[in-house]
Amino acid sequence: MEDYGTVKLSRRERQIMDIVYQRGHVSVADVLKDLPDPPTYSTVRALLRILEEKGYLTHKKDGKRYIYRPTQPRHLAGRSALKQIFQTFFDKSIEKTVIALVSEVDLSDEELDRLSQLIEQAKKGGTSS
Amino acid sequence: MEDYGTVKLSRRERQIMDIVYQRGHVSVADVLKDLPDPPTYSTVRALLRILEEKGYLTHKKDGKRYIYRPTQPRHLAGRSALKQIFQTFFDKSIEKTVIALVSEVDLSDEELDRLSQLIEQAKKGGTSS
DNA sequence: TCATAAATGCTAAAATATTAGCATATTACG
DNA sequence: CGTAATATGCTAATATTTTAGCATTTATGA
Repeated sequence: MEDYGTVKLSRRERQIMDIVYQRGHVSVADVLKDLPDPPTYSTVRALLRILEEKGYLTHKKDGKRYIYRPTQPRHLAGRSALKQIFQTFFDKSIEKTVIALVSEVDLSDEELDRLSQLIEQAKKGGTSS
Repeated sequence: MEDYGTVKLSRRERQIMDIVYQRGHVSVADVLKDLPDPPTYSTVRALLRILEEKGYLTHKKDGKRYIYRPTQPRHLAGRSALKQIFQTFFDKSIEKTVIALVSEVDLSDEELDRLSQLIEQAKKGGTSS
């Protein structure tokens, strides 16, 4: 599956994919609720259909509605989105990216401890140097 | 300045903004080199002009060429891009995001040490809990 | 069952984005 | 100088995206 962040998808299509990944799965009404400058119901349906044609979504029936889900698992899509950001804005530096992340919110001591543990684990398990 | 990740910008416009942030500043030829499925020179010029009209870029002359730069500083654009990712794919969890980041590349012990220090500093300096 | 509400299927119009091309300006250099 | 090479300015054609609207289907419950 192609990275949807930068290539292939139009503005509305991307907005919709973001909503789908945020919610996990969506109905037409859900998307309509979350879209900025929301268009009509018809429009959203058309876009979801197109995204399915392109292979980014699947749907199944739930009663009389369709429920749409991403075809690519969230964590994979997240990874490639993250990679994109980190290459574009942070000189491919994990450190710079983490700095930006932790300065984004105030973390509790507990959260910081868990992060430390995380890094310790990486030290043990890592394959490099 | 509006977040350019999800709203307002078309596919090509976003691709170009990514290139601008990666390179810091660009000529038309630079953009042309980096664009996937590159269009013509004319096209790139038009898009850069439009991005400038919309307020995302400025240009100045360098000899006979124009050099374009983003109006919003890179670190700010990066922060909001990161925020977007982290909300969309990682349940607004810094931890999950950092996990994804460190699993993206193999970090050296040295880098891991620096990250540990980073977190220690956050522990001392943080305002929460 | 049958009427109603709420969904989808489809098609084509409207709006926007993308592109090409010709005219003009600017630099470099013999 | 003056000519070639390499830029930009502008405008209009083309392609794609986005949208609306009408026809049809499906579930629901009186």
